[in-house]
Amino acid sequence: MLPSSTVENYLKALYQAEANNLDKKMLVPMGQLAAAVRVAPGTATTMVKALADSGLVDYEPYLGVRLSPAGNKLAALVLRRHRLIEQFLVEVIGMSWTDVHEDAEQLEHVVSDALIERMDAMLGHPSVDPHGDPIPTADGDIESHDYHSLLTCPLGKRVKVIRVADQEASFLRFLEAQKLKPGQSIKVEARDQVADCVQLRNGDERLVTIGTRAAEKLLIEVL
Amino acid sequence: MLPSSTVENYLKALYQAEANNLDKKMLVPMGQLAAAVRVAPGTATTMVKALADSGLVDYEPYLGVRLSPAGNKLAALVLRRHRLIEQFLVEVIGMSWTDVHEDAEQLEHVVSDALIERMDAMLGHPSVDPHGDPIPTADGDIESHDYHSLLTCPLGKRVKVIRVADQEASFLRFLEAQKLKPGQSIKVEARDQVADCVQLRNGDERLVTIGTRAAEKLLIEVL
DNA sequence: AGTTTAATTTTGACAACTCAAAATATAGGA
DNA sequence: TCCTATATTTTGAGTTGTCAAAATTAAACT
Repeated sequence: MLPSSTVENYLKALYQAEANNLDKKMLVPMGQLAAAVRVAPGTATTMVKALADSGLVDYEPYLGVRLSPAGNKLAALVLRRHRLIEQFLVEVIGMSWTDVHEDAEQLEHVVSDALIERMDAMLGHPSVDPHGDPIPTADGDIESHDYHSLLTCPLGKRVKVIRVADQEASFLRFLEAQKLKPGQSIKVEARDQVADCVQLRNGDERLVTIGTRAAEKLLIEVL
Repeated sequence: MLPSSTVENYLKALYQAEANNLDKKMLVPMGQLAAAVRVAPGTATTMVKALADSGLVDYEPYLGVRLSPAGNKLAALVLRRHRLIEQFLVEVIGMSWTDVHEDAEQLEHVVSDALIERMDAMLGHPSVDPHGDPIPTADGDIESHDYHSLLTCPLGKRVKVIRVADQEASFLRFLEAQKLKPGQSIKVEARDQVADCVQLRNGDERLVTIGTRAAEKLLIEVL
């Protein structure tokens, strides 16, 4: 019984929710999962019980869910397909990195192993996708660095944008226009807690101000 | 309401069944449709009634079904996606033309218009796929030649394989091994009604014998 | 501790597809 | 024409995934 697209989406959402919770081994609350897969709360409960019966998740009623080792591996493979496809759509097909997510979202559930490995080879076994998200191996292993975000990095130092933790096209287009996309070398000039924003010099040394919610999504490496 | 994969598959099966029936405007019997989509007869009846309600087919109880103009266009677009994908998998990804069908079968239901048009452009707007099947335009128009098959073409004349009307991998691999794939220049030496087979010189001038069922699937052009 | 609030689970229902098997219609042969 | 074989349709039921709204539980706040 290979997992349906639906199951794959639940597992993927769980994987990503767990990745955000710095505290590993933490349970993901039902409501959060339901929101992530865009489904009514009761629907998520029903599905999670089925996933638990299949051994893909550990479910603690009223507390939340967590991927089992089996579920974790499956989720990593879905993510592998998703990210390789994104990289492929950008590098081979020539689509914009800002638009590639939706297509990958569909394709990830139907590409065969043969096809995905062929893409991987064509791309030279890339380690990250166009947003800087790491690509799991075919065994489901993933290399996870701990990056600073624009909220936690040192002020005044040159840093490089490594990864964008958001897939929304309009946000990505904003980053592109403001010269803040992955690879760009930038600098944080100031943070203002009260004004809830961050001031920085973009890749063109131009001054740009963005809110903290947005700044949090830009992961960087100090140069 | 964009059509589900299921609906697309029914329409595609109908399209191909109608294409085989030389007599245009002929009804496709339920049993044939059910077999094509690999479903119990009753299931096809139910589905066809729904398709008729959506105006995609004309349904005559006990007699059969036929695509409506709307259904025909939709089916042609599914076929367009399928065939462009096959061509892409062979030309860009480097997969074998013998293996490409299964992947295309899945991908055809999920690729976006933007992606398919990008592929089309990359491929230089091809008119046929790797099996020689014609690729409908984005408007759903299709160019249909009337080819001879190895059963109807003149004996002893040089002919070129143009198209293979079968997608089964093992058959395609056989053609490849016997130098009978599209593009190959061959010659029919003799036909034997009683023995139910056809003798021919393949692309290497070697003598090859195939059954009439197989010969019928090889469409050719007299040189 | 007692009570309001928020999250979660249950319940009953529905939509899309599917099947097996019973009922029915059509077509072909005596 | 009648009867039988074959194809088609109906019927009753199951699966997967979904929702809205009621019932319940846990959390939070006096």
